[in-house]
Amino acid sequence: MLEVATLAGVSVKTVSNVVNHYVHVSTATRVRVQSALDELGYRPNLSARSLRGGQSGLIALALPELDFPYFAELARYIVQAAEAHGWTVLIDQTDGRAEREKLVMDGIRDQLIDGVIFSPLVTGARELAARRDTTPMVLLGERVHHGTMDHVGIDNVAAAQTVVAHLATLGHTRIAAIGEQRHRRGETARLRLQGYLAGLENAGLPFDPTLVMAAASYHRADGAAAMTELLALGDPPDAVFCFNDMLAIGALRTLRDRGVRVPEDVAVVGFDDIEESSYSAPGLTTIRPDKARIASTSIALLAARLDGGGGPSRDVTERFDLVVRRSTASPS
Amino acid sequence: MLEVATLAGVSVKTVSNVVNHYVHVSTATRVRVQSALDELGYRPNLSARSLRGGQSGLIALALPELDFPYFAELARYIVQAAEAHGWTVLIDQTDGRAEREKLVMDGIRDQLIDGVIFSPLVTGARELAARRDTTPMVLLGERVHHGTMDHVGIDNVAAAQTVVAHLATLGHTRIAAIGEQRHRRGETARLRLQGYLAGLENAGLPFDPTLVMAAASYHRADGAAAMTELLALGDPPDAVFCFNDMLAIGALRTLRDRGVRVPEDVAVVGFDDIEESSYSAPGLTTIRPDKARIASTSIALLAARLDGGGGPSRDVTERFDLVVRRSTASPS
DNA sequence: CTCGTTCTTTACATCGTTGTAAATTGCGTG
DNA sequence: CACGCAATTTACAACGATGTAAAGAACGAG
Repeated sequence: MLEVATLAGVSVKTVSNVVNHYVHVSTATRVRVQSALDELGYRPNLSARSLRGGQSGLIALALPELDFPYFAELARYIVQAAEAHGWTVLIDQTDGRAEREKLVMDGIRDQLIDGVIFSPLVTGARELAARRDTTPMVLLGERVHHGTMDHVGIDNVAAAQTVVAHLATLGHTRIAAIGEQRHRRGETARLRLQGYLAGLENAGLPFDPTLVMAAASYHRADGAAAMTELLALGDPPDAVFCFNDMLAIGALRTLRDRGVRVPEDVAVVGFDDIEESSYSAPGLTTIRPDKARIASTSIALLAARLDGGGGPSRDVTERFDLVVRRSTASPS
Repeated sequence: MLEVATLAGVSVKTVSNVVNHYVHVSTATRVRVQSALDELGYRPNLSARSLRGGQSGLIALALPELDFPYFAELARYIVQAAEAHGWTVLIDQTDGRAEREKLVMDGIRDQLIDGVIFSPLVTGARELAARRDTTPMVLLGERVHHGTMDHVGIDNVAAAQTVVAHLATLGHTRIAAIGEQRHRRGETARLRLQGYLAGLENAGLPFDPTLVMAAASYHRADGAAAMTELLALGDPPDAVFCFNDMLAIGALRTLRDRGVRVPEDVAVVGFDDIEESSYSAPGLTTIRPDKARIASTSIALLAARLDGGGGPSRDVTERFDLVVRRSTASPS
């Protein structure tokens, strides 16, 4: 900036004024400075701006796994929504490891980041409540914390109930569930299981604990393994509700390998509506959370905090839809 | 830092020395300063560090699309490799738009970023050569530019030849290709097509232009559409080489819907080996680039540049493998 | 011609950190 | 007890930008 000032024959502050479109700069000076800027190819130093002004234009998005299609799709929407605010998104992959998530809580890139959108996997209410870092944070996923942070999610219980109601209406009576998690802290599994149970009750169906399969994580391989176990049961299910699409795709794979027909012999439902699910064999019936809205709401909440907004924490529940594809039908 | 210094009764510089593990600090002072640091919960300001020292610990990864599984998987490896260097990765999604890619070339977050790993889609040799920004950059994908920037990729021509050789060995004679791009500048399509042609020639198979289908982009829907057109031919192919796995998965979907058996009636091959391809129906034969090595090499090249390495640009070609799954077999 | 007003431009300090070089302390030696 | 040397600590400046406040310029009115 000093070089530009020298070339234009003005002070650095005047250059700064031109760069920042300050009103009271004579047209003559403005033109002279501008051409000096262009000639030297001036680029502002963001570190300096950030140091001086306190804002960097950077927000962090902390997710468990980038190659988890649901998160990849969500990340895309968030990057787009952030762009509209002139923010750049720094993506942090936690791998669902407690130590990485703790790092996110404590501030990944301290005072370089204006705000954080965080999708916790193992971090619980206690850790969230104990957070000391003051960077504005918006939480995604299940609402584990009823405290000071903003939160965006969907009604998991209602969604799971919707799935079971759909299957029950079609005439299924032995509806299995894949995705229970006994040892993890994640609330997702608990809420979806709760909705599953409520759905059975609403439909007047008995609850059979042997039909609930645990999943160590929510990858395709876990779904395939769980489905194998279900098929080994003396009295196998006629429908399976998988707690996410990846599990369901794994389950479909197992069924295909075993020659079990979907949906004739077993109906399958997923959760998330990743793009892959509309190309699976057969197309997967699933719950579609409104990812675009989840993204834009998260950004809007963060923007409100950054614009000096204090106030109580806000909790937004976005809509979801049941997308019916070929993987569900009445039992034959 | 000033507060810490006051509390510990030393100068700011001594605090800085403790924070940076400078050797010549007496144990007594070190302990005193450390407890002051802990008590006040001191966190260094990265903007200031970056301003002063010139390095931010941030590198950018510019990719076309995050929800493209190949890029999501690659991003994951890169984030992991970067972590080992203590770098945080800032992910920039270009959507393959020229204007976004230009922004990457000109410096996304100027002087805040130590280096860039860039996977261009539409940026050509000319633009790359005209780059003025001096941030170290490593290019991924096809080598469009033979100039000053480091590059990591695989041998696309050889890989495509391998695919065609595999199909020809199985006994296929009418091998189609999906993924040609006439209007885009992307080199990927051109190189893979070149390998396809070379493969046909090696196998002594005639080249039939009607078997080469263009794809506007490389999404599942494009593959499905192209496959539909191929099936409408008077003399349809007995094998299809798709230039990436997403196209192949779309093609599989069309074939399934039309009741065409894979691999009995038509064999299908993809490119990239995304995880989804081992769960498709049937499992997809594909080319597996060594993503982990591409990632670690990119990071290593960047590290070399940042450690003051000038010198000529380096071009690294990583290995690939042909993964044979159920989607290919001898024609029945 | 002087004064007040508005418009432009500028000097200075500051954000938090760290390199440089100088000041201070401590200690062993002659 | 003075001296030299090493260990320890410090003051100062600088990284690049911008808010504050004040200085300088221009202009019309009396």
